[in-house]
Amino acid sequence: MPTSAVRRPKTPETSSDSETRARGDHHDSLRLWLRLLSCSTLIENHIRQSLQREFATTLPRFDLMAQLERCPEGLKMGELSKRLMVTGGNVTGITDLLEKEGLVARVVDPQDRRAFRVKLTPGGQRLFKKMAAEHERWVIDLLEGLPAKGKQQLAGLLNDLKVHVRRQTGG
Amino acid sequence: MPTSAVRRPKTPETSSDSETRARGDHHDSLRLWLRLLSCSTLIENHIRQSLQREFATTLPRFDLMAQLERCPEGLKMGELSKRLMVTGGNVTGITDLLEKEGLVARVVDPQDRRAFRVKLTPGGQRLFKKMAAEHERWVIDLLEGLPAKGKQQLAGLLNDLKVHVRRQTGG
DNA sequence: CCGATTTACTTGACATCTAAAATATCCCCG
DNA sequence: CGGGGATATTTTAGATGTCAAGTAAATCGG
Repeated sequence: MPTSAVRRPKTPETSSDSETRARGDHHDSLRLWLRLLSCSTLIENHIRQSLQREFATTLPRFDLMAQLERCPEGLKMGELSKRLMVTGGNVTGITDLLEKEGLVARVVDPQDRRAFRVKLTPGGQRLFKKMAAEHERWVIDLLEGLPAKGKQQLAGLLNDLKVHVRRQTGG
Repeated sequence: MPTSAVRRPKTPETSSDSETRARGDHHDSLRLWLRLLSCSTLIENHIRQSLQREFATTLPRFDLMAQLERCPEGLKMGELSKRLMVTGGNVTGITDLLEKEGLVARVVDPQDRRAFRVKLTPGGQRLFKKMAAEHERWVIDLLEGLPAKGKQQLAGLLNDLKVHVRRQTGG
């Protein structure tokens, strides 16, 4: 970092009175959000179709199982709701279906009779392992060909964004 | 660009046989997707709640109207489906509701009696203008405080990603 | 001109999702 | 102990989403 010299940017900020800078920044924010949403929707649709085609299942079911796989001791409904960023009622419905299919089980929590601990059944674990491997491949293949540096940069910036938005919305 | 000297990176790539590099890149891809989805969901939920609170409406309705506002001559159902990246049946349902509320109108296409041209009604235009201004403010406020340079960089990288994914999935 | 195919949209069955109200249990404080 | 608020989950109503099948009009090939 320079210790004494006056900063003389080599590329002067073109016409940067505070108003145009603000307007530009505002425009950037909106564009950023729209692009983020586009990318997310495109990838999500691709993965959803793959899950449907290969495993006759859906993204929310997969996501719920993915959370459980990382917590062999099980997760409470509310914890799932927070992690999946969906409402509790929604978690109830998906859990019901997965339970009917024998992939997860509700285990009563002896400490708190209001709560359950939702766990993957052995069958659920087996199935999830297969799906997760395929899922990873779909994502890798989809992003194949993008420069590795760009991906790392993007992941870093998205992390900043996530932290910022969580703070901003009280997460 | 160096013309003769052997490149001696100051920060050597740590343990970069092709296998670990590939694994790292794969890990990057998955992480990238998960972060992208997180950010998208966080922001989407925030905007959805704001729309509900301030205008008693929903994101899909807003999105559909936003597409129409940019096309005063109207859009066909199929065109809306493509732009919103949802199925045709879905567009039918949302259009039905907006039509019932008097915000959009189906106009028969004289060239093609199978097709409609969906347009904003004057009332729809008026309402949308108000909602769009608020919507923009929500996004701006949400991203306020992030470095402008980061936003621009992020928007650029997301554009690359969008183009790449569209190509990859045949868009 | 006519049958086959394609295109534009709707419908129906069902899965996701939200917001809000209802239930049931926990926990604290008097 | 016993009420009252907080917490964990479900339920309900309604909107959004997919997929697959259905309808109707356009288009193509003979």
